[in-house]
Amino acid sequence: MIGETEPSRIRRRNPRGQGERLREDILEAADALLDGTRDASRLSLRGVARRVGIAATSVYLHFPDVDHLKLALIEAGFAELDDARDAASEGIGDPAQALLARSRAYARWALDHPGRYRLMFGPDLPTALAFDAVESPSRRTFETLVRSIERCQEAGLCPMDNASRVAMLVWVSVHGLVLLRMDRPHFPWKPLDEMVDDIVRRVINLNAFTKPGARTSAT
Amino acid sequence: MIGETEPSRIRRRNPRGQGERLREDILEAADALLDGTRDASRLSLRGVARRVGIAATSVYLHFPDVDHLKLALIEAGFAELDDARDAASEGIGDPAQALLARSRAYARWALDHPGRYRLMFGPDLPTALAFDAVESPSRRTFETLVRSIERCQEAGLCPMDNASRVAMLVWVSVHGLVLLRMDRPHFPWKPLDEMVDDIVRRVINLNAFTKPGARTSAT
DNA sequence: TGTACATCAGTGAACGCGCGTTCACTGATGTAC
DNA sequence: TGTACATCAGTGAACGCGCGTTCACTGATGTAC
Repeated sequence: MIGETEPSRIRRRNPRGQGERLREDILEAADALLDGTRDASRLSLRGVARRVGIAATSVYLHFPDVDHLKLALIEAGFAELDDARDAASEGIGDPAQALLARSRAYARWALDHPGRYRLMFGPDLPTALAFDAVESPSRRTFETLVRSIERCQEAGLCPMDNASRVAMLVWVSVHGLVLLRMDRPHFPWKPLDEMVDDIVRRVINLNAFTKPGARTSAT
Repeated sequence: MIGETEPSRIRRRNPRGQGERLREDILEAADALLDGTRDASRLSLRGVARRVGIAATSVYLHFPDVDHLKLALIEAGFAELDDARDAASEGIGDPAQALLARSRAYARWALDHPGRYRLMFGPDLPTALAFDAVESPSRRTFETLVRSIERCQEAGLCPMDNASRVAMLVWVSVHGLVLLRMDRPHFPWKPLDEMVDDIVRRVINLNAFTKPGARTSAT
C-alpha cells in the first residue's frame, strides 16, 4: 500500500502570471478522483488538494467554496459529454443510426466517468446552486436528444409521438441503465451497447412501420 | 426553527423483557429520517439516535455497527416494496394490466420513500456487505418482474422475447424514471403513472400484435 | 418476609478522524525611481 | 545601477463540527434463598 494520504509531492509553484494554471490542476485532480477506481465516494476539497499537492487553503484562490468547485466540474462534464455524443454521430447520415450511436456514447461516457456522471445528474449539489433552469447545461443536453428524435420521425423511421415526451422516456431509460450498472456490478448484465440499442429502439418504437413484431417467436 | 438537534424527549426506558422494542424504534426512526423532507442526505447513527431520543451508544445494543443497521433497513424496504407491488396487482386478471399496476406501484413507492429507495438500489452500502447474490432480496424482486412479463407473453399480449432481458430493460427504465424525478424535481415531468405506463408499454412492446403504430400521426 | 444478587435497558465521557473554512503569513519575482 | 516596494502564488496553524466507535458505568427490576 502506497501512502495515499501524502501529496503527489512533485508539484512546484507556478511562475509569475501563470497562477491560473493551478485552477486547471485542481479540476483535473478532482476529475481523476471522481473517475478513479475509488469507491464512487464523494469529493472533498481536502482530498483534491492532497492529490494536487497543495495546501487545502490554496483551493480558495480559485473557488469561493467547495460548491463552486463542484459546479465547475459539472459544467466541464456536460461539455465533455456533449462532445462525446457529437463525435459518435459524426458522419452518420441515417438519423436512427445517429441516435443510437449518440445514446451508446452517452452510456459509455457515463460508465467511464461514474463519479462525474453522478455529480452531474445526482442529488449532491445543494439545491440553491442546482441549475434546473431552462438554460442549464443539462437542458441543452436534453434538447439535442429531442432534436435527434425529431430527425428520426421526419425520416419516417418511427411514430410521430410528441418528441419531447419520447425524449424524456429515452433519457430516463438510459440513465437508469448506466446507474444500475454502476451500482449493481455483479448483476448478470448483457453487453452495454446491446442494451442501449435495444432499449432506445423499443422506447422510440423504431421500425414500427417497417416490420412490427418481426423479431418475435411467432414468426 | 425548532431545535432539531435535541432529542424527541418523550421516550422512556422500555419495561423489562421488552428491550427488543428499541430495535423497532430505531428502524422506524431511520425510515422516517430517510423518507422525510430532509435533503435526501445520508443516514447517520447519531442522527437516528437523536431522533429516537436515546444515546448514540444504545444503537449498539441492537446492531453491531452502522452498516448492519443499513442492512436491516434495506431488507425491510424490499419487503415493503414487494408488498406494495403485490397489493397493486391483486385481483387484476389481465397480465398486462397487472404488470402496469405493479410497475406504477414500484415507482410510487420509490418516490414516497426516496431515501430508502436510494439506499436499496444505490452505491451506499459497502461492497463487502452489498448483496448481489442470487438469493438476495433485490434478485427476488427482479424475478417477480420476470414472471410478470412471462405471463404477458403467454397470454399473447407481447412478443416472446427473452423475458429476462426484457425485464432488465423494464427495471432500468423505471429505475431511471424515479431517480431522475427525485434528482431533477424542477424538470417539466409528465404525471408519474402516465410515464410509467408509457415506458413499460414501449419496452415490452405491448400490443405489438394487435395494432402496431396505431397511435401515430400517420393514421 | 427480607435481603443479596443477577440481569436488564440503557447512559456519558472520551477517542481520533476528516471535513470546510478563517486568518495572518511567507518568500520569490517583477517594477518604479 | 541599486534599492524600495508592490504583486503574486501560494502556506500553516487553528477553529468547530459531526461522525463511528470504545469503555466503564448506572439504576431499576426481578429472582433465589
